[in-house]
Amino acid sequence: MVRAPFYDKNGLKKGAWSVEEDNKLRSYIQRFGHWNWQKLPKFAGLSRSGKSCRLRWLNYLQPDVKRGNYTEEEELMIIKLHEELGNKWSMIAASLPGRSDNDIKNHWHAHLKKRTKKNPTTSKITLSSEAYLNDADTARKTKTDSSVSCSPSYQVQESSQLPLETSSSEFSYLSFDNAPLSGINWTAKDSLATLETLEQSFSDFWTEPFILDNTYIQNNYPESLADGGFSASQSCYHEGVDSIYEAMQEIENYQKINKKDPSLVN
DNA sequence: AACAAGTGCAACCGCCTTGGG
DNA sequence: TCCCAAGGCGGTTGCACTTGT
Repeated sequence: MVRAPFYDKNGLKKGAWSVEEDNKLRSYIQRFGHWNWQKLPKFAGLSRSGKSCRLRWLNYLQPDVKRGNYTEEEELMIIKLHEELGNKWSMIAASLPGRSDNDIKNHWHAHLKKRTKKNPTTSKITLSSEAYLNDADTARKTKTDSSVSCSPSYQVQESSQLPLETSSSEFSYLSFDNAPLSGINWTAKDSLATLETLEQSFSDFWTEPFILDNTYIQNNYPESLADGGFSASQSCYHEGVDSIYEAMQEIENYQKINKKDPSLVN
């Protein structure tokens, strides 16, 4: 079904992803978010390009991603949106929670294109779904970063489909660029946070310690690193991505040491 | 049973956009 | 204003699987 794995001239792995690679990428993003796709593979211990990691995450590993089994309603929505927007798959995907643009694109070429040719009136059927967004711009904004799940629709999905292993962490699906908004309750009902809420959230972000879930420590990283590097280190967070990068390097160094001699760690 | 053609979909490629210096 | 890096998008490809002959 997929391309056989191979290494290109730069030593980057291409082709099908192994279960081990999936696990590495998933667990890394769930812990740290995707603060930089280019650097992420290195820190996650993957011999993949950043683009490849991003694609794999968005199309396959995201916790709320749905696969196959398109409902009639979904198909009608795709047809209708395609009629309006053309091949703007990302915009179409923004109106279909849990569906990736790639998946929709494939489904279109495999099934719906033929169907619309056979029955061009299909798309005239009125859609009952309230989820349908007329405003394409709004739809796009909704998906600004589908992996982050700040959009109301994604939030709803997650609440019912979160894997157990990840439910313990508020931080799990947040990338750093969205972390400041994590205090906002992005529900479908009140996606329009009030100014006060926003202000409060930003205020909290700058004043509250950066908290990671306990899986970090459980994985035998030294508490001192976990605490000093992230949990209790406001300064680290304040200094932005550079500090995060440095912290990541610290972790990486630690991982190397840990691999060589696990007994060094308590 | 064997082969060919068709299908589905994960993944890659290259271009475009955006933001920062 | 220009340049560059990174992210994002749409088109295309490769290949396992299914179906037809």
